[in-house]
Amino acid sequence: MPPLKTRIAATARRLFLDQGVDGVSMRKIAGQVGVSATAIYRHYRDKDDLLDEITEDGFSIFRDYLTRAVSSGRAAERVRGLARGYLDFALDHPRYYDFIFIIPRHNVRRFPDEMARRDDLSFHLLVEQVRQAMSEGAFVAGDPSETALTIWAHVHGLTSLHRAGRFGANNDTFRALYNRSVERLFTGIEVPGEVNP
Amino acid sequence: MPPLKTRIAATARRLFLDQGVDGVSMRKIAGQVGVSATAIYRHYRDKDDLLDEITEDGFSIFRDYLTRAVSSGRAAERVRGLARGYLDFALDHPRYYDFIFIIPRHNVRRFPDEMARRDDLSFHLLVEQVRQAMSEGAFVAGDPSETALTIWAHVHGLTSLHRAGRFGANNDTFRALYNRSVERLFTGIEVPGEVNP
DNA sequence: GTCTATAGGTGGATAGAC
DNA sequence: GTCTATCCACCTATAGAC
Repeated sequence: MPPLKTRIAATARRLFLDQGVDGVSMRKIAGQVGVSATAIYRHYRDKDDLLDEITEDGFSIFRDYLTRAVSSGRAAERVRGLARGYLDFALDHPRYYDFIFIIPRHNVRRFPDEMARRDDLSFHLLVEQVRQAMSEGAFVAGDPSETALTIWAHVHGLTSLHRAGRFGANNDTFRALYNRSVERLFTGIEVPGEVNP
Repeated sequence: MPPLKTRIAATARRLFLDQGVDGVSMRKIAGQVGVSATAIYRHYRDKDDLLDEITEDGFSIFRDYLTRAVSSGRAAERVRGLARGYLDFALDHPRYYDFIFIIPRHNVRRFPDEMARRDDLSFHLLVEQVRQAMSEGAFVAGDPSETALTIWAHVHGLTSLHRAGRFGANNDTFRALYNRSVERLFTGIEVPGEVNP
């Protein structure tokens, strides 16, 4: 039998994955572990302390998805890979996605300074691929973190609408829609105008 | 003194605007109106019935913003106007914005069929401007509702990130960022490639 | 470290008297 | 129509015994 703290954490995570963050309560955890609710407080200062672990799990999985997605090809292809990785994470781990990206949190990192820091691997990764794509001449020149923000906002907008049920329950249908929308972002929706004086 | 139902509705709305939807409870409303909590049930079937009114208020204000924003110029300009109107609504009425677009709701309209219906004025308005812009040759030809979705997802992504505190509290800074990002969506972020066989 | 007992709080909703 | 009295279902967290 693993230590109690481990069992508490595992039970909290299972409750979270089954029912979302609102389904996590000290009483439920205690009931399923088979101890009294107060016993948890010997191992965690309070509920936030417990949820922080879940948050870290989520970010860790998210980073894995992005890191894997960025492996190959030219910079522009790697950016497309990151967009796919973002979606894959959301479809494979919807509870974590909701918790990290939709449900309001305290202490969010702010654009651009706090997010461009080297230790925020996820956004930093995107910015660096965008910078690379710009220097290869594949992307329109500009501020890499602003263009990265545009991409991030776009994939976040699409994905959060999907999570809100706007596209029905079929993930494959949504994936195709998502990819087409990302391509439209890449190529633009407006026909380039005549050069007007 | 207005009828009790009117006072209940007004108090509920004020609580909602002050504290968000979580700040609305039957007890609080009753306390502020000066009646018992149970009295409310003579006028509203249950709490959802009350919140439906607030939802309707929000949509009504939202429609006003879009209708006003779409008035003038060529179709592409009107689409830009709609993007601005969306942002203006979110900045002027953040509680309604959160309630309508971020907090999960039941019975959302789905893309594309339910949303393209003539009576969903807001999305329909956008689709029609996009269709017009395409037929003027200003927008890249395609399915108008898909391009409209791309625009909607983009402005929603940016705005919901702002509402989550990702850009700090300064609305003017965000507005400038938002406009630049929308322009990048219009023109595309990728340099048009050589025509490859 | 874990327990019982308890404090102290939120909330929605109903029965039946007036 | 409105009240009081209640029921019910939750929740976080602490004190102090063992």
